[in-house]
Amino acid sequence: MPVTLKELAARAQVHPSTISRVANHDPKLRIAPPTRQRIEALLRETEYQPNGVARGLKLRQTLVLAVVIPDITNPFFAALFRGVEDAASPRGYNVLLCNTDGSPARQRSHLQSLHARRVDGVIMASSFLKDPTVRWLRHQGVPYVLVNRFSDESHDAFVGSDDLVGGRLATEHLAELGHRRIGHLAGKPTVSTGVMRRRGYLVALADRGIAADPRLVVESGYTEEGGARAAERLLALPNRPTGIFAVTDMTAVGALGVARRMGLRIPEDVAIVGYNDIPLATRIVPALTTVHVPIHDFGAVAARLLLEQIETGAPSRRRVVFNPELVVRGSTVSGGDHLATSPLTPAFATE
Amino acid sequence: MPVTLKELAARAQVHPSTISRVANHDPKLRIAPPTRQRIEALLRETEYQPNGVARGLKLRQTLVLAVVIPDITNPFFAALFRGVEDAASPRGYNVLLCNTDGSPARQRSHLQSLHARRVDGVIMASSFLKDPTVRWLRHQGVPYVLVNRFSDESHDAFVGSDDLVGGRLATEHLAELGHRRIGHLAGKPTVSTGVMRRRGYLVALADRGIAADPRLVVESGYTEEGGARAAERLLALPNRPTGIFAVTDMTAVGALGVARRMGLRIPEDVAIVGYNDIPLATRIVPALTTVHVPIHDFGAVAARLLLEQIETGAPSRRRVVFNPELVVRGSTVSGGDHLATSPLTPAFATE
DNA sequence: TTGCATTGAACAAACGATTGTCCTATGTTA
DNA sequence: TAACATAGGACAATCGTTTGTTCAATGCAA
Repeated sequence: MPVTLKELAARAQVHPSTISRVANHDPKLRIAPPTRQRIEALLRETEYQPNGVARGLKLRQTLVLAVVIPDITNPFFAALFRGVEDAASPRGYNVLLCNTDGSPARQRSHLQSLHARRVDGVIMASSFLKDPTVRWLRHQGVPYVLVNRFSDESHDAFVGSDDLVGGRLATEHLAELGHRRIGHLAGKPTVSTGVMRRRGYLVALADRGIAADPRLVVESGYTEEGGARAAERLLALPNRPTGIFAVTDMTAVGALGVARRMGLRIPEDVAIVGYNDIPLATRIVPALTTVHVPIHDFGAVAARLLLEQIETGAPSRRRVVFNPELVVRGSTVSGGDHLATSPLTPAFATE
Repeated sequence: MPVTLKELAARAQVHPSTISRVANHDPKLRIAPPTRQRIEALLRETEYQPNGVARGLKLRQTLVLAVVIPDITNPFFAALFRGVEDAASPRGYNVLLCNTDGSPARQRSHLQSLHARRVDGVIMASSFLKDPTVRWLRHQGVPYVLVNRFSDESHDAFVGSDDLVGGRLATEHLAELGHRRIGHLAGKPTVSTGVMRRRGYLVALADRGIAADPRLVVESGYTEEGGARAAERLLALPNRPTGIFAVTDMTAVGALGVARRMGLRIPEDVAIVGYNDIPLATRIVPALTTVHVPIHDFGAVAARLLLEQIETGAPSRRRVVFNPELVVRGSTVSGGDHLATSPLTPAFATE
């Protein structure tokens, strides 16, 4: 239905290639001024836009990126996606969004589909430590960047935060507040954020001379429901923890709800720390003490790394690691909610 | 880099068209069993996947849809998107996501880009009452469905809720609670949800014999910040309202924050009703009384309407309108938070 | 007037796949 | 044995662009 080069060529009485060259402002095109006028007028009149599919076939680039995440409904990934689009859109790229719900099978099928469509690159925020699909991407030569979670292949471009440091910050904060029994709603052992934050938690305990109690670490996954279930187990313990470090804000929110339903006061009876500092963290009551990371920048920087790879044509192994920062709010310090909207010092990146 | 038909043809000593037919399970293909075996083995061995771009060019379908929204960071649109993807993905479609931030210019440029890429259809959740880009889509023959907001063209497929009824439900609820001064944080006059919900608000007031006070209606837009600013004006009034109907949950959340900062108790000093029932509504304190609409279904149904258009090749004018339902929670009824997680009766659809 | 550079555009070959048509061996029937 | 149907694939056009190459006409210098 839309106008094609051939049709325009017929109307302008020239060859399609000539129209193409005019439309693309070919610098080394020699053309008679009247002819150029005629063609340019026609282009404007018809609002000609080259068929992106044909163009993609010929040029071998689709100007489409893809973002693969567990679930856009999670505010963390929504912010991440905005970062990607904000960086990619001005450069002429459109962005596909794929939700995996954490299922490796869905991830794999999405990636195959994306590759078949010849997307120019993939930003993956749902990778596992051992992840065949990451290897597959690499093997297929698809440009990609991992975000937030890294993978065992130390071969890939990555942007995220130092989760070990973040886990330590969160746990040390609780320790400094005097907590001795500190629980951890842990991520999965198959995911880098899970193992690193847990490791940070253990390191912090060791540093403070607090004996690690295995019963205080409960795997929660990354959803609110998971957080709620895990928190129930933790808080039902005979000698329950007085402080909890949750692997993400969403799990912290789940835990907070459970604590409230159990009639526990926060932070007096149980203090809770999250991770990521999603917008929701300051909207709940009490506001959530959490480890701040620049989510939007995760996406934006990932997009830039990806475009860099695409433009140079060479896979990159650059790692951009942001320093996480603790943000203290009412879920650990009573009356701390006045800090909820305090300005944050910007996190800074280390190459 | 990936294998092509031509390469496979060379390896199998047959013509590319033969491979294509085998790969596509052409039913009226006559082929010698040994040849078929050979080709099928090759296909499996190489994990051949046809180049989607070339396929798209030839077949004139890209198997890509696009969703155009103001901002994915808003939980309403995140849930909507999930609905779309959940319906489209099993049918082999991938989905592009475009954020407009409510800017007509960005909307226009996104749509042009999408059309140039020959997406198979567009789901638009950011349309205005008078919207040239909707007309343009129509004129270009691009299959599309409007979601949540309708447009003046009564020519287009639409799925959403009955905003007039919803606005009435919200306002009547406040009136029944005894409120006489009921404020409205209004949407924009350029957006259908804005005018319809405001109209519902006015109808409800009239029904109850409450005189409408123009000063009690303040335009807030649809963001949390807008809601906060508008609520500040409303609550600073000499004779401030005791009840507020906010055009969306996000603006209600903004208003709630402001009220709290002003030291007002909710719902005792001011009761607040939102619209949409986003997940956030039950996570804040007090939980938000709101008008429930099936957000995920909005997306899923829109996707189905769109695919229907694509498959039949004919534009549709079907309108699916869900009945909104009031959900009472703590922001209007003290102690109402126990209702926060109460099961909802399912909304039902009317053609 | 011949020879040679330029100009201004047309030609044509891709990019990969799909699909209607055509061709050549067989095998079958009369 | 001649005529013919059928099986098994090859051919070729097409989708809409891009881009290297070719080519005729014009201009200028010798």
